[in-house]
Amino acid sequence: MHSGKKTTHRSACPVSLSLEVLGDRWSLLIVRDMMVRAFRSFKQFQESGERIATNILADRLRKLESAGIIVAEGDPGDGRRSVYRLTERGIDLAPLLLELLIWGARHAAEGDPQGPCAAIGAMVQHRAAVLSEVRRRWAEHDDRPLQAADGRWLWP
Amino acid sequence: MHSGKKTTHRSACPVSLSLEVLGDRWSLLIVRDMMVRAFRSFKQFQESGERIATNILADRLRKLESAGIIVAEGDPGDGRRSVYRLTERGIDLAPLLLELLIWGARHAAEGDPQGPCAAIGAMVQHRAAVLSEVRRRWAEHDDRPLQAADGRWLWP
DNA sequence: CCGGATCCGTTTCGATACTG
DNA sequence: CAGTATCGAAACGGATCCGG
Repeated sequence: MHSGKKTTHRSACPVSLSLEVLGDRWSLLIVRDMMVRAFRSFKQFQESGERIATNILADRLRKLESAGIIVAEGDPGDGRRSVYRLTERGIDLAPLLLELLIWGARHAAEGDPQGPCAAIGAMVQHRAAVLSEVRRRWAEHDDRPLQAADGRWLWP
Repeated sequence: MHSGKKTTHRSACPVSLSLEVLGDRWSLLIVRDMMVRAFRSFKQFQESGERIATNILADRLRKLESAGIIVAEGDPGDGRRSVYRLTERGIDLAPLLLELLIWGARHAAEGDPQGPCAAIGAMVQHRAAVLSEVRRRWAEHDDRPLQAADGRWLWP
């Protein structure tokens, strides 16, 4: 160090990864469930995926909202509030999620040497198509999940 | 649920995000510093970036190694120093890191409305070029950082 | 000096119970 | 059903200590 600079915050722009919001175990999982499985309610997040505690879930939803990634709207017609939706900033996480998914599928082939998911090839090939499909559904408020009930991808 | 399946583990393959390794605040930061800034030693990680505690750093390095993302080699010629390197699995994280970087640069434009980083446009346009450059350097054991000393990207 | 390991106070997480 | 309150457990951060 050639100066006594304190560097109270983190480094400047160029290599910042903005993990203060996403660098935890649950946030990206929530975003994924909203994007891919069209989850909208507190209970859906709570039951699906991997048993997140309710207080942590509430905290993450709050943090994601204050980060501008999701919005919480009151459900019209049902006073008991809860409809969470992705903002444009949240939808912009789609490429990141897709890459994370591809990486995990490629390298977590434990006990399945010939292909962990069998859909990974399609995902890699159709990156752009998948992302534009996600965007289209989001723009049209299409609330159908991208994933079928049996757990297989509907993507091309 | 049409069956009483317990789902003891997490869901099956299709939407798994493998955040058990990467879903924390430091791991991706370490990988980024190895990939972009060509960091190799314990001390480099410790001093640069955002003051990670030594015990946490040691723990993350161990976990990244046991996840097959990095390897720790003893420095030949200097017994006391160990050298960390990305494996192929670690280099495969490059697309993910790039997307994370792009997202952060695009949406963390706090107080800089006209362009947070000014290099983001180039990054988006040259995704493929950046990734192939990273791969080329890794294959040739090129240990120069991708980032210049003044903090600006060297990427095309 | 460098790469850790260990101890300790503080923060966060996770499970469950509880409330509007 | 959507959260909040509580409490033990785990993770974190800082400092110090140790082997090479």
